[in-house]
Amino acid sequence: MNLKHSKQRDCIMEFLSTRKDHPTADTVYMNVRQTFPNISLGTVYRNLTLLADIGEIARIRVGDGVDHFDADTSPHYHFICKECGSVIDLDMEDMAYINETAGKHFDGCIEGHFTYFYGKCGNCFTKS
Amino acid sequence: MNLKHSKQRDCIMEFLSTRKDHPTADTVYMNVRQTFPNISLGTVYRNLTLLADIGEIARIRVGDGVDHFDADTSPHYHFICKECGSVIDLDMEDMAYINETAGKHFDGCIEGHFTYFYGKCGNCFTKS
DNA sequence: TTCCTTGCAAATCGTTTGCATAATG
DNA sequence: CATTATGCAAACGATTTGCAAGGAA
Repeated sequence: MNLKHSKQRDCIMEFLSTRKDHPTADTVYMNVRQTFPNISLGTVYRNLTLLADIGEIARIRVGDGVDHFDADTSPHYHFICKECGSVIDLDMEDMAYINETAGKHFDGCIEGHFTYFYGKCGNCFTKS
Repeated sequence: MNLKHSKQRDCIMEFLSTRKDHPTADTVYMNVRQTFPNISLGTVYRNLTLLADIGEIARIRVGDGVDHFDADTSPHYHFICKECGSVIDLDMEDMAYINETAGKHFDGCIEGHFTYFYGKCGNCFTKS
């Protein structure tokens, strides 16, 4: 898998680094278009997939049917607001120990887990 | 939302109850077709969505891009095999306490969490 | 007879892919 | 020059929806 430089990819990567809100491919597309008006959605998807494959970014699936992307690849948990749908980073320790709990009565091999929390974010909570 | 009886819906519900492997809409379709050869995929989807909405069944999203369905609506965790993709029930206690952990440094309101574990199932593990 | 449900087909949504051309090393 | 990346449009898979006809209360 040989990589070549591409201004479009740089721009996508750079845009992602500026955001902490885990944008979708479409949001990336909208924003990158301000720099590259002719960039295609396909290119955005291709690069997001590529960057995720080489571990430069993380692909986040939170059950809303759309993939989100995160330039922060350090392991951390997410919170999804049921009201506004926003995806927020949680400041909490890793829970690797729950893999043990899960494996207690299981005959396979548990390698990890996906967890995300849901509820109301600070904004939506105070409004209601 | 007024419900009327439907043999197709009964059949879908009954089929789901016989299975512990969390079938997809397509699998339900394939099987229900043996009783109702003319049933349409649309009807299957409509009924699965309806049953999930009224809480008769659970819709399970495990990040493989396809929805799975479960007649067992009691809260429990799932395991997904990275090799064969099967979705397996885990025998383990509820981890409601991790909501507290997550909420410690969070200003919103955490109502719950989704967790699933991954690795190799018993079958695939012994084979490798 | 009301109105929920069906089958069918077309539509939608997010994402991927084939292809000829442009850019990179 | 050899290859990778791009833009465009068509293709894709899962799911939803509009509609006229069928079935339950």
